[in-house]
Amino acid sequence: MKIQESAENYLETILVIQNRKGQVRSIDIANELNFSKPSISNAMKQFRENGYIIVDENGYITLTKDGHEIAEHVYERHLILTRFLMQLGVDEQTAKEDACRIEHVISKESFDKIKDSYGKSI
Amino acid sequence: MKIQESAENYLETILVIQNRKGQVRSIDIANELNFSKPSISNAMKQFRENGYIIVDENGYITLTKDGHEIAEHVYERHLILTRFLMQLGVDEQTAKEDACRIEHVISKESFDKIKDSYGKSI
DNA sequence: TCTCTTAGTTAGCTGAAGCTAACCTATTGT
DNA sequence: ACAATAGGTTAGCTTCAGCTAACTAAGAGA
Repeated sequence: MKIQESAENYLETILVIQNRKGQVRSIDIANELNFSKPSISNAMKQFRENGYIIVDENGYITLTKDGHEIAEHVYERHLILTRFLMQLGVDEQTAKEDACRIEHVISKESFDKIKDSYGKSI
Repeated sequence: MKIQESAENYLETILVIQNRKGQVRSIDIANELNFSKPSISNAMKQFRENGYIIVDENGYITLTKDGHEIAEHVYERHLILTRFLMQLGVDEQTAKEDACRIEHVISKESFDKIKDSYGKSI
């Protein structure tokens, strides 16, 4: 399975909800992202089949090692890009939204340079 | 017509080719972007119908005022984002590629702040 | 108990953005 | 003159990522 941009977002969202409330179901993801239940259901089916998540008999979702790796990777980018934009004076909400879109399209090289520059200018 | 991300890219490319060789046909855009002729043909049809370009009897393409406005807007973002990334130490090729993807998803606010920060740190 | 609500799934649709195959037309070269 | 090439178009396919409608199953409350 090639991880698409949308899939990265789903995995990241699972991680975020997990951290926030300790447990994650499909419906939580749907609410978080304002997507329909079937959209999430389809995505979770893919994730299950490709070993990115495990779903227990009550519908609670856990990231596997592979899933967690991707989720953390995306989440780190999200955080750093958000902070970076805020440091330039962008308001938090906009920074978060932009970070969420940029995190999927930026190269490792550019991200690393941004990360470096952020560290240096604190 | 709502301008999609891909349409922004096409308009920008028309502007770039125009500046570089003084004239633009569909085939030039196809070669520049490595897309098929029909993909460009379809896009140009849309642009014609929506008043973003004019095509003469020989197939030469000119941006209308509306088309030019969008193209310049995107191109400016492209340039500034490229320079910005290069200033952080990203190599030119990667900077250009990333800029091309980021230019379509970044908000005006974030872009303006990046533009400001670039000016200040020269 | 019986009904309502909640969560999830399945089937099938839509629109965006690319593609190939096949075609037309005009120009060019032998 | 005629074949080849170049540029453009049309038709129809594919994948991605969302959607609605309609269903099932489980649990909660009157």
